[in-house]
Amino acid sequence: MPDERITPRSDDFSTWYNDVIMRAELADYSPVRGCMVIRPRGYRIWELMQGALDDMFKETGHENAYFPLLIPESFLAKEAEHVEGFAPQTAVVTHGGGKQLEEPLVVRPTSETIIYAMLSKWVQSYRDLPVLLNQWANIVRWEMRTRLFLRTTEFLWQEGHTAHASEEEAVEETLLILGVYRQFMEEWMAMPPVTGVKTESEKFAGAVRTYACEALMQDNKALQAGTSHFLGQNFAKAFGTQYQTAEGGLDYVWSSSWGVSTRLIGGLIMTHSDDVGLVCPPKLAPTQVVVVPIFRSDEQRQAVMEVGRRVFDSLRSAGLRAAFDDREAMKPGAKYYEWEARGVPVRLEIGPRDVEKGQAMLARRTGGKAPVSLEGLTDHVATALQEIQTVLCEDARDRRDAHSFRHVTKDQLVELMDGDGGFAYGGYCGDEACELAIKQVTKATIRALPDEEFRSDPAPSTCVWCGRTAEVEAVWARAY
RNA sequence: CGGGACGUGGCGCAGUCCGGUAGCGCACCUGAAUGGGGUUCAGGGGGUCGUGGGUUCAAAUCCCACCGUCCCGACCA
Repeated sequence: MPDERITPRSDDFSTWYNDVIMRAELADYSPVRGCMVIRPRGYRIWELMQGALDDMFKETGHENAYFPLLIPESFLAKEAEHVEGFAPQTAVVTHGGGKQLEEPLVVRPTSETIIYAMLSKWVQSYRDLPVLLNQWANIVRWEMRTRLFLRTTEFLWQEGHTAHASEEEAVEETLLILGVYRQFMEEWMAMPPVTGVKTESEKFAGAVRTYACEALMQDNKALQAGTSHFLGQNFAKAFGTQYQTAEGGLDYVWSSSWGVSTRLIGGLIMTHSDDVGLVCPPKLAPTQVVVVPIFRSDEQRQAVMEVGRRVFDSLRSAGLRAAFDDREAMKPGAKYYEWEARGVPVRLEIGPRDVEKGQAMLARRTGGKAPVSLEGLTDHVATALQEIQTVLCEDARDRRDAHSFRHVTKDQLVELMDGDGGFAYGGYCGDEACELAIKQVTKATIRALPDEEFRSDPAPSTCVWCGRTAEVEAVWARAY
């Protein structure tokens, strides 16, 4: 009886992770290796994420557009770092209409190239700027090893692409979106991330600087959950995206690009779920509350079903995503397990005794069960949902903080990464040799942002690895 | 591409060492009873034992080759 939450055993985290997905019926592997089928329950979570993010993007002035899936191979090659980074992992179309194509087409691994080819045409004057675009799309990256939601050959994402008249404005945009992502992860996903700047070797191929949100999963590994790139004028120069300034001169646009993907669903699972199955934050739960009627005799059946149906209707009218489990061939206990595996935050049990007393039993996915009055029931449910959302976020934040270590020494860093893992904070000289050495043990490095809540105080003065004077503070972690 | 494990009804597995009629659990179908945390009983359907070759009277089992999957690395969101 899961009155208390069970923390996944860390000895077999990937098996547990796959099991949660399968039991909650979120996704499955397709016959094509590395490709994922997102099932309706999983896709609904994505739709809810899309809805929330889209609202946030629109509030900040962005508009949706769509660019083609197929990109001429030569486009990719126009930006040197970009092609170096992405060419090895593209799928290429060589034939069309039964004939070999004159120029192969790559299936987009990201859309910067095709978008800048178009912006060159659309942007003439500083009056055309800024351009603030977002695209919801699927992309393909030929990865060596895949895992459901975390890394699949094809995946769904949103990619924002903006062009500005000044460097400051483009940087401001990059940071604005990083903040939007952070807010979304905290408020909707109940997954508080750490934000920072990626190192040279980990930044986006073609960017000047990559900012990232890293969240700590229940196995104490970090997951890169969202990235926002300051692209400088790299793509503008590669594609000749120029505009006439107010002063009459000619300049290249400054740009940013940013994205989050269906990987977020993987993060959601690894942040909250337990051995019973999925735990879904109420704001992103496809079903927020399920009503389970319980009865023995036929008279009981009628009364209970009637009340259950009425409760269900009132929940729906109140705008909650509710379900009424009136399957008669299934015993209540079996239903509980099923809805728990699916991550439904609140369950209302209604039996003859409850009908008599004018109440229902309200069980929380996070543990605990208590009677609530049918009077004002939707308010009770709404309150419970809010509390669950809050508790999940606080738990996740507490876990992150409990596994965050400041002012680590070299030995502590190595020990931490060999052992339980977590976020390690310390000084960093920025030297390439140090970065390479640290990457051997940590796999994820970001320079903490100045406003980072875990920032050491005072700032570290020496590099954790080499002991020389430190330039910045960094966060290290084992990562996915 | 390196290191490890595995391949047997839809799913999960036993059987392989020591060759002898293809098994179990879950799921599914039929019927009845049951119903406040995974119901019970009775009956039933469903398998080229990854593929090919070899040894043998006889191969899921032994030998060889190949294919595929998963996990750990290298690649990456």
